Amino acid sequence: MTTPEEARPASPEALRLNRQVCFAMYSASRAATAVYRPMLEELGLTYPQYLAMLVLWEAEPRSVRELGEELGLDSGTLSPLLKRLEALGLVQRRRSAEDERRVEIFLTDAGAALSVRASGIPQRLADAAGLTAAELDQLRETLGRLANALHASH
Amino acid sequence: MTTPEEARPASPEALRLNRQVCFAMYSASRAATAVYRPMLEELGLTYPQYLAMLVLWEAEPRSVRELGEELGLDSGTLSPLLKRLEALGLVQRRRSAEDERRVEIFLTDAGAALSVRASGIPQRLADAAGLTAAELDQLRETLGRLANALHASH
DNA sequence: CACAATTCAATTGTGCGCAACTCAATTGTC
DNA sequence: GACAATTGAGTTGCGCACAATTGAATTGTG
Repeated sequence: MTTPEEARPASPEALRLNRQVCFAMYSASRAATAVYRPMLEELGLTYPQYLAMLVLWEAEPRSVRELGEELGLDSGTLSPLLKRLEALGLVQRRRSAEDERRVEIFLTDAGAALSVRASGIPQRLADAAGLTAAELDQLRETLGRLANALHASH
Repeated sequence: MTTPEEARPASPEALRLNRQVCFAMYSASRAATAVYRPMLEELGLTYPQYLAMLVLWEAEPRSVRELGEELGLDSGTLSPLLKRLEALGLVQRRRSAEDERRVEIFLTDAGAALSVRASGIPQRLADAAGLTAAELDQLRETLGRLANALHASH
């Protein structure tokens, strides 16, 4: 079924896990959300829910489509997520009067107020990151260019 | 319920989505797996399944625990994933004789052979990334340090 | 040896992500 | 104004991630 380990050629260098940038992103991203988790738990939010709230704290109301464009998520992900935020009393979903296809997402008072409690979180993450501000800036810039190139490639 | 947009203070700079490195990682990581998806579809694999195969192509057999350490995944994720790989005929799961708690994952001939078809994928990703080799190297190194620091922080 | 503590894999339950699809509302074209 | 095409949101189904739990096997300690 399988040949002895010594008898097979070694895995090509390109296929070595620790050489792959994509695994480094996948892994670091999960590590970051793991650090977020206990902080967000105090707010009753998951990381994707926190991201949606970040967008709404910048400007509201936003339609599901607009949220989707900001976050790169589709309605299949956002519809149930926003329903959960509504069940938490943080947002309100309302059909647009001008275009009845659209559903506008409004912050409730509780949802708007939550930004105060969330305001310390980014700094706590930056502290846990163990990188200099310059390194974080450069990382963000490189990741942004990478994401753009990857999106453009298909 | 909500005050008019103009009447509320602007979202603090720290809470702006596009300033957050974590969102850049989350976003770029999903963009990368989106580029992987059609390539891996030809192999019948998802991205996490591909990662598990990468580890096994380096050395096998590996226990579920060893795979979990390499990938940073627990048995709750790996057990069903490995069952799907077994259903695809790519691996075989077998209780260890020395330690009956352990389940050893062996490559089948088909699983070992698949590495040949997978060997071109990393280069295709690197091409789509639009970054220089030096930038990719540095990105991988920075992400590695970041993940280590984040893991250490809790 | 006894037996408490630990380890390992599996299972259950929840919440993404995303493809594929449905359905209603709107827009474009004649 | 008719009607085909498009758009926006929702649903279903599948595969992760991850917390929490279970149960069997092993290890450590007296």
